[in-house]
Amino acid sequence: MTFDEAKDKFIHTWGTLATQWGINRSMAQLHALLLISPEPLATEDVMEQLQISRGNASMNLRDLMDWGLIYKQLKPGERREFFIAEKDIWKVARQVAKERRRREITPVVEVLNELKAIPADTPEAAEFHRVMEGLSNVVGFADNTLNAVIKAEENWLVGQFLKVFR
Amino acid sequence: MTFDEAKDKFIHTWGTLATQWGINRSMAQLHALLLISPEPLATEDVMEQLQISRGNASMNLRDLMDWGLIYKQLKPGERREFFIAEKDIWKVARQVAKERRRREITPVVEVLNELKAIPADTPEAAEFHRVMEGLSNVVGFADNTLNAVIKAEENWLVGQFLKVFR
DNA sequence: TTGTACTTTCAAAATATTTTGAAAGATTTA
DNA sequence: TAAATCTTTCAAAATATTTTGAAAGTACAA
Repeated sequence: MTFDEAKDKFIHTWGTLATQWGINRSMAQLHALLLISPEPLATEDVMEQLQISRGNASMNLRDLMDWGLIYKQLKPGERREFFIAEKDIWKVARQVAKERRRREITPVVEVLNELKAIPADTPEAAEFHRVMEGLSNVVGFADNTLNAVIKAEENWLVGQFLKVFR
Repeated sequence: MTFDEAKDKFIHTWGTLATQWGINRSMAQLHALLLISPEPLATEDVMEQLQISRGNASMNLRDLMDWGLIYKQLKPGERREFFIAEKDIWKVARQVAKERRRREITPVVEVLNELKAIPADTPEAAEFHRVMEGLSNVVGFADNTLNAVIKAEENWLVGQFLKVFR
């Protein structure tokens, strides 16, 4: 496999994978492209390399900035904006954990707390209550795990990795 | 909030959430409905309660069985099939972790291993190699975490939960 | 064997998401 | 101020996913 093939394969794989995670292909491919680029890229560059429209590039670059995964970079004497990805992969992981926690876990915790309060006064309601309690525990576990990742230092994570990996 | 409202809210919330996770609404709602139902339900029951078509119900019930989240149950003297959800929520979590690992992590690990082998003989290739190594580590961490959940006993998980939760 | 009661399949329709591209909006330069 | 260069917006088009429902399939009973 040549380097260019590897690059294409990475960008393509990341894009395919993303859809399973509810992220659209363009956003994932933009992130992949910027991740492996040693130099900042301008909008035109990414449009050409990924063959996507200006609007698409603009919107998804903004979303990536919202996620804290890429940054704008201004070059002296250059009018246009360049983009560069966060290259510390553990920081990327922490950032993703943080966002997913905020967007996905927190709202569920709130709904579950509300639903746990329903009185268990019939067999059906009792079952409902049991399920809500159980889900609260599992979601609590997920929440704590994400929190640990978010707060952890890189070394701790690598340690955990090696510990379980043996 | 009445019990029926709570039930609707749960089914609806679960369905909305699922789309963020790349699971379709019907499948998530079917799972939610069966989770809180103390009795096994027949296809007609779920069709009516969720207002979905027969084909939709049939396909998504099968998918849920593939995920190991629900079971077919035959009632003596009854011709039609009934469905019941796995009620042990920790077992559900382990099952989901197992499936996601198989479907999402394993393929990435393979691609990353392949791409790590590309020689780092230019600045661009060196950067590429660094990123692949970094991603390997993070994906390895995710893989190990999922593995721990998959293999862990309920008690261990609850322990972890309480430990971090303080 | 035929009829009945179910389940599954799958092409077409409905719906949801993503992408495009041209127009409007900024910001700097002349 | 006007022109040039770049970015953002958003309605419409393209694409992808989900859902429907009727037909085909299956299995049991008479």
